[in-house]
Amino acid sequence: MIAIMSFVENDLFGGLASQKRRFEPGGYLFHRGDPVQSLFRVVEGEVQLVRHQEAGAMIVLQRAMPGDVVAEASLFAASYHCDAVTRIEAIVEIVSRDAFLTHFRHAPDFAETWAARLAREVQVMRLQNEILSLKTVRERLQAWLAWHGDLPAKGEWVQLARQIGVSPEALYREIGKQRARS
Amino acid sequence: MIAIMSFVENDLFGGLASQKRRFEPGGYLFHRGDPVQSLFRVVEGEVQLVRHQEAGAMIVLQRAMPGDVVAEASLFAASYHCDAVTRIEAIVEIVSRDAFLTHFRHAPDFAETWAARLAREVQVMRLQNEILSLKTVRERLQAWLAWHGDLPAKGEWVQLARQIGVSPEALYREIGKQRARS
DNA sequence: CATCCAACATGATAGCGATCATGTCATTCG
DNA sequence: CGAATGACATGATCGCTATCATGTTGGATG
Repeated sequence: MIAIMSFVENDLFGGLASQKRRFEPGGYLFHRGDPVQSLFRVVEGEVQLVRHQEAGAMIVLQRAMPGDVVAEASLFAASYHCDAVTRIEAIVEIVSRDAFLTHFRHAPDFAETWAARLAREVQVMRLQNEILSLKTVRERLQAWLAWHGDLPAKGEWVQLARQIGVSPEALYREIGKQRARS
Repeated sequence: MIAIMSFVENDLFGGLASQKRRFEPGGYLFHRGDPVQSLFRVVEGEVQLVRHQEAGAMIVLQRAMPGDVVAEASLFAASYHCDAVTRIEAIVEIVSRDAFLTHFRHAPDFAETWAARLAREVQVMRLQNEILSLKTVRERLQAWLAWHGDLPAKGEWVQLARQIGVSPEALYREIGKQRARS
């Protein structure tokens, strides 16, 4: 059981019929090449979108956390371009792709909400990108602060470190240095 | 004059009336706090979305290149959350926000195309993010190849290096090493 | 053909952060 | 209340990449 209850909005799919399904660690939501018939959203746990390569190597394309939709772009594709696998036990909400598209085309409000959601996601990703393009911990922390305003409460620094792609130790040191400066 | 003609699709705005405007280096498309009345797309040059901070520091939120829409998320906001400034001379296509939204709500095809575009952008950004989260040049190049398949033609390696957040020299070395291995 | 320029290529050095180690502190739990 | 746990904190070492330097190559140009 996860102590922190995640706040996952319920009306994301505009009241469309949906079912929930539980996946064991290592379970597949879909495989590369499968025809796209459903749209998935993570309710609990984590789903990774991965692409395997010949040499056994693989890359992660998305880490979908609670509330995230898995592979939004697949909505407009005939088949999947990668695999979706659960690293840990996960609960996933599933809606029909056809039902979704029909609703999208007949309910402008819903279409607008969906587009706004995507646009916000793009925005967040772009910021994340720019932060990760910076070289030093100092620059990355500074950039993060420029957008978010203040340091999060203690207890969330580890997550912040992971988010800006830095080891917790490096982040502690940087915070310590800035404290010393002021 | 830029030698490489950029292929910028014309129907992105679904045939809506638009005007083109030229901005000098350092010119502002809009400022933080301005009411959102237009939607911008870069035709030539580069537009940066930036956020200034008290200490004179600033972060770049987006580098819009030819073909890119500037601040898609602003469509659904009342006012801008950051500044848009041209680093070099730029030509920008401008459409009315109201006209765009009206068209979006009355033409499902257009809405779907727009959503698909956003979804693809999210997909690309996520990949970019995962690549930048990797630590070594080797891993980053490997991840890039896993998605794109092959190395680009010579002459584009510098851009690849910039894209994966690595110095050109480091990329040359890594490519050289892989050549040696095979 | 001589010149020029950008990209490719590689060596040497130095800086920065990952990692490991060690310790403190606050909170939780038996 | 003592033990256990996870986050905060900081020191030491090492590896990787940025940077600077120095060539080399190939295509464009007059």
